[in-house]
Amino acid sequence: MEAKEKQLFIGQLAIEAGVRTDTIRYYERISLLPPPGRNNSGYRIYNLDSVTRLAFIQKAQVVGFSLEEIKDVLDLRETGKLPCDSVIQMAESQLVDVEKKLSTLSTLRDRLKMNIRHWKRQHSTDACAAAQFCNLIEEIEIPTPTNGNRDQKSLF
Amino acid sequence: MEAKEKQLFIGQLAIEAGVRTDTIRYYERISLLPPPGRNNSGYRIYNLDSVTRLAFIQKAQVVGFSLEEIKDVLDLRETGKLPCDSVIQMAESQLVDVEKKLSTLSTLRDRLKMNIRHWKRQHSTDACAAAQFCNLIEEIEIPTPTNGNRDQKSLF
DNA sequence: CTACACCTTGGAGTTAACTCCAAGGTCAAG
DNA sequence: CTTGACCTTGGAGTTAACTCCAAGGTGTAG
Repeated sequence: MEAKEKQLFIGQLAIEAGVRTDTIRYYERISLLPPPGRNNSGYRIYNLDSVTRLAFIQKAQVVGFSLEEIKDVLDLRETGKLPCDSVIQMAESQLVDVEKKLSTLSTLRDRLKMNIRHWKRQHSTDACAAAQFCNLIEEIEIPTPTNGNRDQKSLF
Repeated sequence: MEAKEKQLFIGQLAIEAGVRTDTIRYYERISLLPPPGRNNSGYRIYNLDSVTRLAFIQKAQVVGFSLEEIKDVLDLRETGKLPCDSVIQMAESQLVDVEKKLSTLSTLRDRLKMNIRHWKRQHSTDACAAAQFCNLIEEIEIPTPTNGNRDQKSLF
């Protein structure tokens, strides 16, 4: 009477995960997803873990990881035993970049909020908001280019 | 005795702005930069406004604009009179996305901070931090995929 | 006046991350 | 037993944003 492991074909997985089947096959090609099981006629068979993994990939992408980096992280976990120090270093360098993006974004948010409120109030005015919209972006503090060294691979 | 407008060749502009000359020429090709003046031998001549504009582009890129979107915004400002309502709409939809990214990133930051502190304290332990690093990402709340409608061009 | 580091052009190549295609096999409904 | 919605493959095409190249002109330091 236990809930049995739900089986999915690629199309169903794609729907669950909100991606295209081609994307799933592409991820498999680049080894971002492990080769799945097959039924007798060669159809790929997935389970809910695959949904989770695809969700993981999407999350990591949203916060700025490349697929390559995601693969590295996933591989690290799989083997579970590569240099801990470098993992910590990786995490720290990410923290720095995350903080920078955060500050850029929160400045942008504040200005957006203010300006939208302002524009809406004087909505009838014929002066266009476009110019102000540009100033808004212009005034953003840009964080020093992530890292002095342009050749070093940055994680974000 | 007034400070005279500083003139730059493309290589100097590239250094000022922290990009490559090829990038500048590329931006010109796609009309993201206006065609600059030339000296008698055909060399492009820029001034400090170009540095500003390149800085603008970089800032906009950092907060997630595509070059196409940046061009639109810049064009809007140039003409200064296209539909204000749509500018406001654009800004509002960006606000929503910015808020989402902010929340994703700030969750990530908090967890990174916590975990780094933790890892450093138990640095001598042989258990590797990699697994925890993955959990950290896995636990991030992912904002609903930006917009139900996947065909609609999202601004971020 | 000769190196040598700059500049010019059009066009081709690169990378990441998909996205599509053709030709064909599978399977459940009617 | 056919129709239509799935699935398979290898490979080619796409998009954004660069990045590089060859063949040649420019300009200034020694």
